[in-house]
Amino acid sequence: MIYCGRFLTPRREDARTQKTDGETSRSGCLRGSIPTARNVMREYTELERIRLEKLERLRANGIEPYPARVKRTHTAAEAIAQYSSVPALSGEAAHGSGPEIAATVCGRLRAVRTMGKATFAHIEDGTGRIQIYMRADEIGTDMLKTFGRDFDLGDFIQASGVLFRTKTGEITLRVRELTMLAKAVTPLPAAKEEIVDGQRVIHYAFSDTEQRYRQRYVDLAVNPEVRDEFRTRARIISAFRRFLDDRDFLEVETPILQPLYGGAAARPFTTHHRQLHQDLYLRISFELYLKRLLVGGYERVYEIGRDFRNEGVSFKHNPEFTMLEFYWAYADYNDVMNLTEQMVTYVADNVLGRRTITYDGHRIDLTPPWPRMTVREAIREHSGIDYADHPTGESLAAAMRAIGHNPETTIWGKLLDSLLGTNVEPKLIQPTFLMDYPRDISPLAKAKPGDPNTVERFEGFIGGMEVCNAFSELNDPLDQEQRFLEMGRAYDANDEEAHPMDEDYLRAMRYGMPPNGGFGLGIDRFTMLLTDKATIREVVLYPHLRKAEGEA
RNA sequence: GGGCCGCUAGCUCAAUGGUAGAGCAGGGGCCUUUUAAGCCCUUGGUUAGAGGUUCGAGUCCUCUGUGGCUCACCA
Repeated sequence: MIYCGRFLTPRREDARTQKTDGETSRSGCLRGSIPTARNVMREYTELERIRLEKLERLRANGIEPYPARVKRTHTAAEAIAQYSSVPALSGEAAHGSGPEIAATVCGRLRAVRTMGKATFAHIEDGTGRIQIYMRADEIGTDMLKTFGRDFDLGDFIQASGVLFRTKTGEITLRVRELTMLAKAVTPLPAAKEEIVDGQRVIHYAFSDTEQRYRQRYVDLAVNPEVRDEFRTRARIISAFRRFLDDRDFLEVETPILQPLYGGAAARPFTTHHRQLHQDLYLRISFELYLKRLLVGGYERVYEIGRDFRNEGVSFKHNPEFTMLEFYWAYADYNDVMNLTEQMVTYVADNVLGRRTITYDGHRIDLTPPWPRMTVREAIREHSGIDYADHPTGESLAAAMRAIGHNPETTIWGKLLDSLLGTNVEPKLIQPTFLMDYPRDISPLAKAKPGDPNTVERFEGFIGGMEVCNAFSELNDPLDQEQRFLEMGRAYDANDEEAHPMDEDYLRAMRYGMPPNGGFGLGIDRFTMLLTDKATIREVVLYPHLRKAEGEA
């Protein structure tokens, strides 16, 4: 199999020539270079060559395999719906009678059952499948022969005719005219399916994980349930948007290319602007840009978009992921917690129509209120360590070693994160808010009144995953500057996770920032929960993969 | 980076160290209400690659490649 890319010539003679010249396809694809139409040749498989012959035969018979015009009158669903109002007749003479409803449907040919001088087939469009029926005495012997010989599973076709009900009761299009819309050169993986007791049973499914992600279009084409999952994802995003819009939050867009990254503890991707001779970072969060807008006078802003973090990949980490953040003036983290409960149940109600979900075998109830406990209590409960007894990194590391951890750092905040991640997070299956985080790991959150070492921050956990993170935002410019300095000292000078000093952000805050509550939620992880997917790759259309064989 | 598992026909999968197979897809036939249509015939393989052990390797060993899971890393 050659992965070099696009073809230059569809002629089978040429394809054969290429094959004997074994070097052509490989050497045309220079290692380290991006393939272009110039340096790439294509090698066809035997199945593809057979289809290319059919394509040429169609052309030779005056049938354009890629016509420019389409004339659809009904989707599959519309055709079926319209004919459903025609009462089903019973008795031997029933099938074939009834009113004539003309329809032209388009779609991909998914199943063919040839019976000599008649053929049944199913075509599938974006709304579903519809059966078509062709008789030699109606569309002509030649056309039926052409269909049988030169049309293949996977081709897009257009069928015009009248609707009727077969003797088994299936609404079917009796075809008078058949048009090729787009010949498929490469066969789709052969998957068959049947309905048994209302359940779809799939035979010979296309199931190789890597191929499914790498060629998502094939995955989508042959696995309709995958199409459904991404529709669900879209509905989740639109429900979040609707919820916030309805509450007067303004949707905004902030820079993805940033001269300075911030708002989270993560390594960034670096890029470069050629003309300006300027290094730029892909954003790791929207936070600092969104809060600047509160200085500008907007009271409620939100953004849904992509963050990029140059970290490891795992079942819950993709290098780029979709984040929702909002900032709400004159609110604090208690208000945000309440709004979070409302928002999550709103999305569940609107997308699923229920508030209980099943995730990884667990039955999870999203109905508010969710239990709220402090981070200190949670860590004490799940690890036996009270971090108040261990004010230094050395002391905390020692306590963690005593319970089986093997910490590689003595940075107190990192240790605490690790403790949370391994001992607490996996246990939080039912929705839970952990609140009141140590100031050390929360440089952008406001301290709790009367407790300068603790900040008003919470994270929401569902299904053992951190789903959201929020706080009463720090709006004291002098305190903020101090926090940046502390972070700079706490981390190694070369540690890219340390928050860089963002002078412009401090300047903005010095102009006056209203007190506000901020919030961030990982859309991908939330979608995993609502669709019961064990890995983020199932809810990202094109997840990051290692480079494929043969690619540079 | 470590550990575990995998890589056999286009797809899904078989094959005690002893002739590389099946279903579907593909090709050729038959069949005018089928629906995983059916029936007959049939093409298709450097078993990821290289080396080794053996009379004999898909199978055992080594190395390489590649992917998945997992640990580490990572809000």
